[in-house]
Amino acid sequence: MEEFIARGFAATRLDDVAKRAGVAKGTIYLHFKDKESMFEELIRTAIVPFVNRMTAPPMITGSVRDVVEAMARMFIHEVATTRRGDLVRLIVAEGPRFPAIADFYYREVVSRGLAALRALLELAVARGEIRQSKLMQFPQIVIAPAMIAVIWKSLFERHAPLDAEAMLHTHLDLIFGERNAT
Amino acid sequence: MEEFIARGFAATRLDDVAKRAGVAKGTIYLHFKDKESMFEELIRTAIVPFVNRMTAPPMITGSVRDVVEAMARMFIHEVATTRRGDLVRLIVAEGPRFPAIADFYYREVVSRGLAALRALLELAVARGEIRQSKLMQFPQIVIAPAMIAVIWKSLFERHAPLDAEAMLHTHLDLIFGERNAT
Amino acid sequence: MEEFIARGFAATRLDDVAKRAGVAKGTIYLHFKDKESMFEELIRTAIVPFVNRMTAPPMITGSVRDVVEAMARMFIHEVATTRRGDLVRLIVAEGPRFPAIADFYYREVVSRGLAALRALLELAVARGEIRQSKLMQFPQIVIAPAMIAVIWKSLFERHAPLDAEAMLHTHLDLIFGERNAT
Amino acid sequence: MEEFIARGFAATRLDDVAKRAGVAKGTIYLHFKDKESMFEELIRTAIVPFVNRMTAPPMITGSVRDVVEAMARMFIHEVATTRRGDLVRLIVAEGPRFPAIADFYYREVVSRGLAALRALLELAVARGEIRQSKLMQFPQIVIAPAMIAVIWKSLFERHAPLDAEAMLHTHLDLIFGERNAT
DNA sequence: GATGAATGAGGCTTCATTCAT
DNA sequence: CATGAATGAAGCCTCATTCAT
Repeated sequence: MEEFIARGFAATRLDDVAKRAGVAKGTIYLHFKDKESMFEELIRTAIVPFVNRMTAPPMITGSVRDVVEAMARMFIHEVATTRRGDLVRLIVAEGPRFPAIADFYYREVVSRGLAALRALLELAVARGEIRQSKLMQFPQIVIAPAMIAVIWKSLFERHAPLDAEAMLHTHLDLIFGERNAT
Repeated sequence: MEEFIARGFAATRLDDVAKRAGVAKGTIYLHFKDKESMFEELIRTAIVPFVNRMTAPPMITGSVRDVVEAMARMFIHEVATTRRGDLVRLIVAEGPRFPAIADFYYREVVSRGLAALRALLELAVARGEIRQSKLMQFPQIVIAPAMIAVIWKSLFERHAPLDAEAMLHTHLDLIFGERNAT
Repeated sequence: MEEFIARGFAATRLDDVAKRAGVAKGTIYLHFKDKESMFEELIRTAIVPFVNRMTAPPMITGSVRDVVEAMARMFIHEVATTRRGDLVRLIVAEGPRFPAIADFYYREVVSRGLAALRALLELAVARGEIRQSKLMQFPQIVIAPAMIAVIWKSLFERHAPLDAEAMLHTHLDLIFGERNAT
Repeated sequence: MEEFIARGFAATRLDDVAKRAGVAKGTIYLHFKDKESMFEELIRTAIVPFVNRMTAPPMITGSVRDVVEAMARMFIHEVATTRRGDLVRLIVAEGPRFPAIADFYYREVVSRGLAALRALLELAVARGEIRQSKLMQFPQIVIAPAMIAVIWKSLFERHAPLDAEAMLHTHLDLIFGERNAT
């Protein structure tokens, strides 16, 4: 996975993958049919635990904003600032050439994540935490800055560091209205 | 460029580039040092006209929102739904392996675009069009959904079509407050 | 053996051999030094029973022609139309690259077979069953059509089926003179 | 071709083919799609000139036997004792795994050759040069010893040299009846 | 004895790059 | 300037062989 993230699919050499994995080149073919299968399976495997955590019942004790804020913080600490963030970028990069991966990612992550988010938004609108009801139609807007944070980290962090947490907080203020106390 | 967009740097064959360009393979080397140089120069060349248009003085006749809305619409019609959108995705995909490209893109597009946007936001805050002043620190939030639209189009459009214009409009409502009349 | 016959020496995989034999790949190396040894020994082993049957005393009760005809019929039923026929073709195919096999086959089968045949021809000439005495010098002529039948079966049977038995009968008529009653 | 003849399809290395041809490995792929195509095309190419010579009108000035004898002599000098003989053996060896080659060889060489031979035999029977009319049904019998000569040369020549010309002569005596003067 | 996972040398094939025309 | 045939390094993949269990 590390090799694919660092170099992309085409530029990754199985020699290096094998070396990094501490096995011989031939050993790879005991586990995967070919380079493409390996790539797809590795991505699937890397995504699954993430999916599992995400689908854990999001207990809503306090306000919806608190839940979303907790999710945002988790995203920053567990995704944006880790190798998993690069995984997202890798999917963006290789998705068009690996429809199977785009399909899988849409089915397992995107559609589920957006559905969960939409449910939260509906609750928030019902509770009056959110004024703008049209937002429910575009849950993408809620995670858009998070995605930008991920991309920014891997492309422009050295040009201009980004305080992802502050940005997400600002964005939530936009959605839920500014808080009195931060 | 089309070839690089369709396949990425590593998977693009100079044979195909030459064929598409209507020249012989050797001819490429009369114009470019090697494949990497060609890639970088092509991207630079593709970005320049976009930059020029963007840096044209943004005449502010009406409200800031009108200006931003016009920009968003332009972005959708000229970028998100065209090959230029895929160019953005290409940069995201290959950026980490071509620092020169990331540098160039940051310098020519990102930093300038964000600066311009920040200026607009400051104006809007000053005029009272925007309440939340912290937004000025994160102009990325404003274009985040636009970026998401670009990525969505190339990865998930066939899974679930996205009405980018409606989404951007909703997002602007979030920033500038809901409008009475659309 | 089946695998070698179906694919030839080089294209046969020990994996397949092991699978067909119902043992693990490693087990092969408990019985054979390497692939070449296995090939040579298998061929030797496959030839031996055939040799034994052939060297059984050919009881000559009736005419020499009857004996030769019986041999021809046996050849057709036991060799030409069976897997053993393909074994002959395999030896023709791989012989030049496995001198040890060509040697063995010449020593055990060819030279013995031709010697036996020559003895029969001498007897036939002495008895007056055959007119042309020069035939004794070229017993190959007698089995030539049988060999052709074997090769034909594996290469051209689907293009044009060959009635090997009728062909051999015609050939014997040529050698011994046409019979009145068949 | 030499490499394929010497080692068979599977054991031939394209490295060696390229070296022998005096070109680089990659150059091969400017002419052939892959190793299999090369093999098939080389064989086709090698067979064609032979076919052309064979289909030249066989002028029948003297007896049929004279014609057939001339053909036999030609076969010995041009095929059995040359590299073309090994080509025949190669086809026998690889035919089952290259149906396209077996098809081609049957269509261009075998069926044509046998048809021509059958015509000659019919003529000979009509003229009374041959007694046994059933021979017309099995022209294979006529070339069988020639084939055996080819195979013998490449497998057993070092064990026991074969006087192919004398053998064929003896065989023709069998078919046409013994001659008074040789 | 038997296994089969692991190895890594070696082969086929691709493709960026060169250069004689 | 332009060409495109030729090159050969490099990568993917196979498979005979080994060896710890």
